[in-house]
Amino acid sequence: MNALSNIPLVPDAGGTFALATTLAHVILSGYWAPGDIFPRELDLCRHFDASRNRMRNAMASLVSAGLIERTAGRGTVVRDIADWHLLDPQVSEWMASLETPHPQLIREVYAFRLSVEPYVTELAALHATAQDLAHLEVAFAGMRESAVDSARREAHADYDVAFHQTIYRASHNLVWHQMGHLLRPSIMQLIKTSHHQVGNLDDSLKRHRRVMDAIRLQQPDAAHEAAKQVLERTAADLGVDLKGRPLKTPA
Amino acid sequence: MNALSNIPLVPDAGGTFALATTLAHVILSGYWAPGDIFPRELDLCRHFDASRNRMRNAMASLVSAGLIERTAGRGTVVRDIADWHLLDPQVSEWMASLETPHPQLIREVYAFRLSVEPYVTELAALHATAQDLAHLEVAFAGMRESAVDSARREAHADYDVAFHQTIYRASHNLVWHQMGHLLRPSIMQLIKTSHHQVGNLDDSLKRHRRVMDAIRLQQPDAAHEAAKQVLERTAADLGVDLKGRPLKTPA
DNA sequence: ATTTTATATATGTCAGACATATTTACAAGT
DNA sequence: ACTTGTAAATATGTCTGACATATATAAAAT
Repeated sequence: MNALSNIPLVPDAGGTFALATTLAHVILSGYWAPGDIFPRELDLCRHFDASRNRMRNAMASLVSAGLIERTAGRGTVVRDIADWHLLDPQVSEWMASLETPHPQLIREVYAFRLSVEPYVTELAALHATAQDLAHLEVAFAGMRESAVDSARREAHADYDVAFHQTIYRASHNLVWHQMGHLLRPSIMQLIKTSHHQVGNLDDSLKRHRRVMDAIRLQQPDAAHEAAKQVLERTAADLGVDLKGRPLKTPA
Repeated sequence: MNALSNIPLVPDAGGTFALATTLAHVILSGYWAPGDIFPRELDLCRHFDASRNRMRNAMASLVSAGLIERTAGRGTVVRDIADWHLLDPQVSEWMASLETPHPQLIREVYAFRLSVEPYVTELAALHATAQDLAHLEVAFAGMRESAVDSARREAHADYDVAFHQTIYRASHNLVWHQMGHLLRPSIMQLIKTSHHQVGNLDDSLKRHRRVMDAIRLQQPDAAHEAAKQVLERTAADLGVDLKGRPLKTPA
């Protein structure tokens, strides 16, 4: 009975990729607490039937994600949550594909979205190009079409992510653009927890449309308000309480 | 005369680290345009007198930073600026240690700070603990002491970074906390471009003190305004024009 | 002209040996 | 006792050469 016995063994992990994902999931779900020492390289190699090379590559990506820390001679330890690179697209990817991430992570990421996304939507209303609007409409159409049958929840979520990412991109600021990666985890979490009822979806669509229209009409204040209402609805579905003061530009 | 002839050769690059930094600097400074094909692994190995192993590790960190893309058989290409992971601490580190980064990067990062930092300072005023305040005071004292002689500009910049990072940390949200890494590049750029005159520094210190006091007194609105004034002063020193609407919470 | 096949190119992976950093234990010296 | 020095054990870092796989290019067959 060692530290590895409860870790799922991936039979044919294709490439370094899946290997890193498996390890990341173990950490992100909180199986290993920060400060815990990691199993040794060679033990992990045996456990996953991987060459030392692949294992090292996998662990290297965990290092660059801030999840672990390695020092020659000492070993590998899990870093504190505060050090995890939550804004690294790779970490977002891992979180999105995780069934049950740290509740704290979901909460804090969503709190962050709540405070900034109305503002980003303002920026989009000010700077969106015709192409941005086209992308927005494609994503919205996809959301509407995939809303009817519940078999396409995956597709619906993808369109949802695309819709919001387009807004971040439409700010036409590189930093906000990068931050769009953060959206996938919380939206994916949404479809896993809440059972989208048709009535709710209809309401959600209406709110999204209001956001899109405000951006098209270049009305930042309306865009801010509309985005806020989308987020409040989502927060309700997720069971997150929004106590913080939201973010708003002066008149 | 090949693509490598103008790249600085690092005589004794200690470890994969320096190697990756050198390559990253070449890209971040815009020497290789996005879409350009990278030299081959083996050529790079010869040029830097590095083993294939170290070179691959170095390039792997560029990949995880979103700077390059590699595909077996095709080669390595530089990715578009929009794909660079500007929120990756490693990228910030590279940018901070770069003499002359892309002007666009500096501009967009600073525009981002201008829009969010007053809000983050509000959060700090609402949530800062006694420990946060202590850190803030240490950083401020360091700034003040290192302001007198111009030989300690490096130290002054470090305290400056620490001051602002403490504010992000004091928001007590993991995402904002991570974003603190973004501060170093723009602050480092500041001491490289503007020649801090003593009078200016004195004014800057006064503004920082106002921020600190507002946080201590738990006055979010005052904190917002004070932070804005710090940023406006810095923007003037940097030569950045602030046309965008800043970010503010409703009353 | 299209498809197939061969070949060159570049990155990905493997395996084994060796190098280096850290800790621990033990022993000697004061 | 306390320090200091040395040696061994442990774990990660690096080197080397060979081979695997994916992509593009060009030639050959239909």
